[in-house]
Amino acid sequence: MYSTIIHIKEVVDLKIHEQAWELREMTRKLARNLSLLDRDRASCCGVTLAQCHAIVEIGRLSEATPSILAATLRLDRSTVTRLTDSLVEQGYILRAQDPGDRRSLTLSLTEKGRRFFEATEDSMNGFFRSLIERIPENDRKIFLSSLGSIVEILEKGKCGCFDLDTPLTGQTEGG
Amino acid sequence: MYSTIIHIKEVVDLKIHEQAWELREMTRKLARNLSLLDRDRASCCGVTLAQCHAIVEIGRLSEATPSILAATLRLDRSTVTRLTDSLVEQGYILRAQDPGDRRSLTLSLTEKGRRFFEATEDSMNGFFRSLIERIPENDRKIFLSSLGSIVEILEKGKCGCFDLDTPLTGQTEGG
DNA sequence: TGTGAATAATTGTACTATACAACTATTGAT
DNA sequence: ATCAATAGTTGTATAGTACAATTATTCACA
Repeated sequence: MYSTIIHIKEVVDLKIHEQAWELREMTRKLARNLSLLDRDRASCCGVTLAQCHAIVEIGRLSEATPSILAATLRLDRSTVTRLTDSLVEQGYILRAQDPGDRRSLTLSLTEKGRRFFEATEDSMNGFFRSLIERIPENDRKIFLSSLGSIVEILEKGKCGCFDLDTPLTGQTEGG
Repeated sequence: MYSTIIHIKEVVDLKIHEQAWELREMTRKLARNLSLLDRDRASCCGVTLAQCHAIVEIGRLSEATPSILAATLRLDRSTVTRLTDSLVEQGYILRAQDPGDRRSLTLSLTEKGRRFFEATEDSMNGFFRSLIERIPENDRKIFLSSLGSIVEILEKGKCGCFDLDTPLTGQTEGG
């Protein structure tokens, strides 16, 4: 049925097929575990996951407005309104009017918020450090750059709906 | 203030610190993008994300019961009840009584469910294949094994609450 | 063989997370 | 001056989820 050339190609395909499967399973587990970790961490500290993400983003952004935060977290602005409502109420952030544009609000961390932010950053960084330490030093560069290229593809491809008829292959050629 | 030895150590620390940061950021992006991808894919096909996960798990498990599904998806059994309710209603799965144990239910895919499952598997596998193809062939082994060890640590460490006082370092020694 | 603990699933309730549409207030372009 | 664009809020709806209480069944064992 198949020529020898096809046959060889199929062996190669099988290998990459298995690698793709491994990647799929591992990223699935990774995502799930990170989300559980995130949830645990947030719930330990009296804030919800979404609140925690918002605090961290506000802490990182030099100028945060609800709209910028919405774009960064990829949330609807109404969602951000309610999220920041709760954070203001719980004393993590301040919401002040922008004197230059009275439509705009400026979000910033309170002292409590900053403490939370810094503790979270330290804790997360320490945790990821403990993860990277498990990878042999010589492999780290390859690992990180490979992961980086996968993330890059995912970020680029995020626009399109990934439906069953268009399996995305070859859509991310442009640099 | 610091001796030379400490100084050298700090240079090394800085490097690993940066690597840890890269890992943190990339896994964060990875998780977010995968979840967006998942959501798109599910919503394209008229099922919700949770439904999609359930269909895929039922398709993979040879014997599925609500309890097993709950354990696999790490959901509460009540959540699984409602999830399977909707899937039965939409014709993706069958829910039959186990003749051996009348407390138990057996979940299986209908023809429609199986078609969905297979299309999803093919599509996902194709997509991950397109991802793995972007990584130089010689790096794939290192990449996958590194990713594997990180996932392994995450899976092992999932029991404990990751709070701000116990940064998890050195908790995952046992093989 | 009867009883109580364990197990499987469901229902009631509540909450987080989220989006979309409609709205108000403000700014900016012409 | 007016009208489109922008920033944010509110009303409403839904997915996703958990926990506690409940029902039905099985199982261990005395």
